[in-house]
Amino acid sequence: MINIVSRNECRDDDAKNWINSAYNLNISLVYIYAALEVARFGCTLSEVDILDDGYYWRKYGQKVVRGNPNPRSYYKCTNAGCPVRKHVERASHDPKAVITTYEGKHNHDVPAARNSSHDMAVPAVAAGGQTRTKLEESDTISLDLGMGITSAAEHSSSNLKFVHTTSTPVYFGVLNNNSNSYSSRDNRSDGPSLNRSSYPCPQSMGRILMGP
DNA sequence: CGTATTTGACCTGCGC
DNA sequence: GCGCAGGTCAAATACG
Repeated sequence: MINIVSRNECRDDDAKNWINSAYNLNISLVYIYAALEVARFGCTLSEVDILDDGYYWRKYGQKVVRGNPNPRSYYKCTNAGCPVRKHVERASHDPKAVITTYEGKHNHDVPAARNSSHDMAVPAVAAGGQTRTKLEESDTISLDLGMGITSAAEHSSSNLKFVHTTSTPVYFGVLNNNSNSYSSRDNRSDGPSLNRSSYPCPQSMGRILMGP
């Protein structure tokens, strides 16, 4: 179910394929974690909280959630009628990691003005299948991969999480193919394994080096 | 002055 | 029923 691809193959298409595989397997909820570290970039402490995913977002709230001293920010897509929202927070265990959770699908195209080559990571599903994710090439990448499956019954049509460090997009994906409305509260029923306040990463992740 | 962000209050669901 | 936690609203504020 989970494909581990070589570094050079690890692009947006792969993320999309993972997701499609999940769909094909009729898995309600697939939890994929992959954290990439790029040594040569030095991983500065920083910086960018929000992935430039090509869409315009308006912040509508911020909240400190339990188990993470870093506040979670809430954004809505500014496009009229677009129901997509996203939550952005820094991982408590790694200030360099930013977790972005997308809810819903965009009912419009990526704004042209934002459609630049500087975009880092884009949620393939959240973008309504229009994936523009681009992983940067790197000589040394380590991949932390952990996964789990749950049988959540009612969730949004797309719910995808990303973790990214400063210069490297990474996937921390939660996906499910059931339709319906984003209900953050429903997500609670996913249990602690799904990155609620208690981050699953340290416990459940095996480290896989994806070097040459 | 218009728009985006901040932030405290409020609402809702869940567990005890 | 009550308290807690997470999510959203909306007035106030900042910024261009």
